[in-house]
Amino acid sequence: MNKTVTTDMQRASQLLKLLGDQTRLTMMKLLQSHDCCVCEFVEIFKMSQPAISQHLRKLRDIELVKETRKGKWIFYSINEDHEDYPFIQGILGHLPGQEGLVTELEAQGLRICCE
Amino acid sequence: MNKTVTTDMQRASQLLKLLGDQTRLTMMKLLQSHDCCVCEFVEIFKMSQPAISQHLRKLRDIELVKETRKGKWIFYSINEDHEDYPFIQGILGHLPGQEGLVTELEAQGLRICCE
DNA sequence: TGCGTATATAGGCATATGATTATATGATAG
DNA sequence: CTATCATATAATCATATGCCTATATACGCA
Repeated sequence: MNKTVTTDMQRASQLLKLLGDQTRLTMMKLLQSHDCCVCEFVEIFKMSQPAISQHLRKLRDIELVKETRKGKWIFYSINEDHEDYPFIQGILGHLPGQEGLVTELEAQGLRICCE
Repeated sequence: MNKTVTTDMQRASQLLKLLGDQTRLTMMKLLQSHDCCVCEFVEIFKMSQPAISQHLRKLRDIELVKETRKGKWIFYSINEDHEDYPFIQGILGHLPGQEGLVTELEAQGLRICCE
């Protein structure tokens, strides 16, 4: 009963802690509109590739995101099947869109396009 | 425009970081149903009084909670006027009620009643 | 096969966090 | 005014976090 609404406090606080980092939060919001690969994040956040990888790992460890290889790149996307996705979605819904970051990338010709 | 929905990313991630701690998250959820004083939190969380004070301070610093003195005690309550309260409320709404913690306190006769 | 590119992991370091104990503050009751 | 009780702050410490550089892995392609 009440399956849709309840998350236990420990899980919830762990999720919030992960989202409580500007880089990861922005990643999640961004992933809601486009899948991205690691090197795109590196450009967007002006951060070393290992730093990006480590943020993604944390998101992946609790299965908030999943990865898909496309050619040379690994694309990350939101795992909409996550048990707590409605919770996450509620949070992300209050945030301003981050599409501008991708637009900027495109302007610099750095957007990765496969196939 | 879009005043209701948008919180900037930095503020949002700071809020989420604060809520990304089980003690503080539980405090906030609890405060939605009852105001509490510091000594009640000490009992509920089985934690030292300074530890509780410091958590409350963090919540107070960004004005998520406010304090009111009642006799010897200082009661904390949610600041529903906070600009981001709708955001917070959305989050807390997904969490299981924590009234049980207060019920337990009452059972032990430790609930503070003023006036 | 072997090279280059994309990503992941390891190790190290500076800073942040959350707890504790000791002490200070501040209101109330006598 | 003083003693007491509730709460806040300070100092300290162990652990967690987030970044970097160096290195490993893994796939794609000549």
